[in-house]
Amino acid sequence: MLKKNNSELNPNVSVDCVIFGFDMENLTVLLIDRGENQFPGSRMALPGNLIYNDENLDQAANRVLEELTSLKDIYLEQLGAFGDPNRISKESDRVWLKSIRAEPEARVITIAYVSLVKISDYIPHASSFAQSAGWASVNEIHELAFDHFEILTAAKEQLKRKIKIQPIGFNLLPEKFTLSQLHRLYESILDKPLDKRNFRRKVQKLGILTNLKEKQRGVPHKPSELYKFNEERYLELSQDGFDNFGF
Amino acid sequence: MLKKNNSELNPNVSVDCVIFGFDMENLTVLLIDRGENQFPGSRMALPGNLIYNDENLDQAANRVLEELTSLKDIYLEQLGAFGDPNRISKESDRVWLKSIRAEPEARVITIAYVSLVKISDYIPHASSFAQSAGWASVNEIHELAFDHFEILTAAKEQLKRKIKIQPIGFNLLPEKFTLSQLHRLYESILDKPLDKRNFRRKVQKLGILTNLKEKQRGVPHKPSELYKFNEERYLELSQDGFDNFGF
DNA sequence: TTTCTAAGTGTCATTTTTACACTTTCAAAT
DNA sequence: ATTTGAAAGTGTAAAAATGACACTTAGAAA
Repeated sequence: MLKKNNSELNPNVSVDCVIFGFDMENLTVLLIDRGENQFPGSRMALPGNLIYNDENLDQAANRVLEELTSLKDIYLEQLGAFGDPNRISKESDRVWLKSIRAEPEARVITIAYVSLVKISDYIPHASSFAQSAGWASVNEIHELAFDHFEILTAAKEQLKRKIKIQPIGFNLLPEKFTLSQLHRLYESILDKPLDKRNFRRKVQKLGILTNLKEKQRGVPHKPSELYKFNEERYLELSQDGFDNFGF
Repeated sequence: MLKKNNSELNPNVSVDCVIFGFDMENLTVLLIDRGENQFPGSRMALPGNLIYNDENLDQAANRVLEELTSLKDIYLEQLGAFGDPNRISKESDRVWLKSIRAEPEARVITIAYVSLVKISDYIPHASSFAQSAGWASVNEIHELAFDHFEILTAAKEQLKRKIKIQPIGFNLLPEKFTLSQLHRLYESILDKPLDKRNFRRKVQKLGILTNLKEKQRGVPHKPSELYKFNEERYLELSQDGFDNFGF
């Protein structure tokens, strides 16, 4: 009977992280670059790696994310498991795995995690096998390593569903933000235009916003009022959810 | 470089199935009984087992479900991964694993699947290590093997969320059903009373029901009209979802 | 024929949704 | 100083959806 050393890497299970950001124009996602010797289209990958046997999945996701991008203390939520036996079928991926894995041919199931962060709060620095790490507009991504494009697509869909029942959009904005920025964020996540006045009415009714009585400065048009969100009400809605943010 | 035989069992990854049914009174779930020599509270378990390296996760869930309960060709949807390193901490579970697994101490991550079935369409027959298989009311379950109670709880919550945006409830009812049965089903899933008239109005507006112009027979009260659901409209709503079934 | 049981039905007041266009404020350019 | 460009901000009316609420009906059994 084999007694495993439990701080070994588990060759069969990995985690991958879909970290969304918002650059005030577009929804973005954090990718690592595996370097020049990859095929151009699949150089980029979600940050991810094998788990250790003595850590739980959430811990693994946080560890791996920090190791590859230096981002730490981020709330990650599980998206699901991806485990097609052919997920490692691209030749470029197989070559790459040989260079970093002890068992490059092993069947790997990956557990995907999703998070939303304020771009300005975290500056990604690549390390480990990531040659660089940075934000890419999700709409401009058409290919990724392994099955990461499929994972990203699932993450986008989950985000669309969630934003209608939880106030998660706020995690992507800086402390102080304008209603127009929030509006643009919702439009880019839901990928459709939303009526300005109706959007504002709905958001205001959630009671989640505090008007800072402070204006934007230096913009070449009527300056916007700045808002922050009301933490108490935010937590309340995060837990209870709401049924009525359906556009 | 170890080349794995890919039709081997993977010692680190399992699937577990949460199969919901409805007995016209309560929401039920399909459990297997691991037999008398287990501690009473945790004799019962969700049907689940290790995956093979050459099957994908969906296939594995279907195979395992059929092997343990004889149910086949069921649409299973992934719930998520459960992988606490301590999920095998109950002594009774460890003892049991020694009797059925080649590597009983291995770290196992399980991928949970959920399905909704018409109880009348499937008659579970236990096999493999399941000594029996049958339906139990979800409200009467307070303990299960491993982390299966936690998985069941997550499945119930997902079901509550989903039933508001997809017409899934119909999968649990027989071909012909009454509006009262549908009403009771929704109440038992959402776990709260719903106004009869408002419920009927909403369901009718979905346009998913076809009145069969046929009445219940032999009931000691006014017989109900029977309905089936309109497959075309059902598929439409399954894909598109709806925002407005919020009670 | 009476009794029991669940089925089935409508309205009104309130809230929510949708569609839609003009005025305001600032910076920059002239 | 005035004009221009650009996004911010604001209200209303019609239509639809929601929530609360109580009595009549059809059949089986006694």
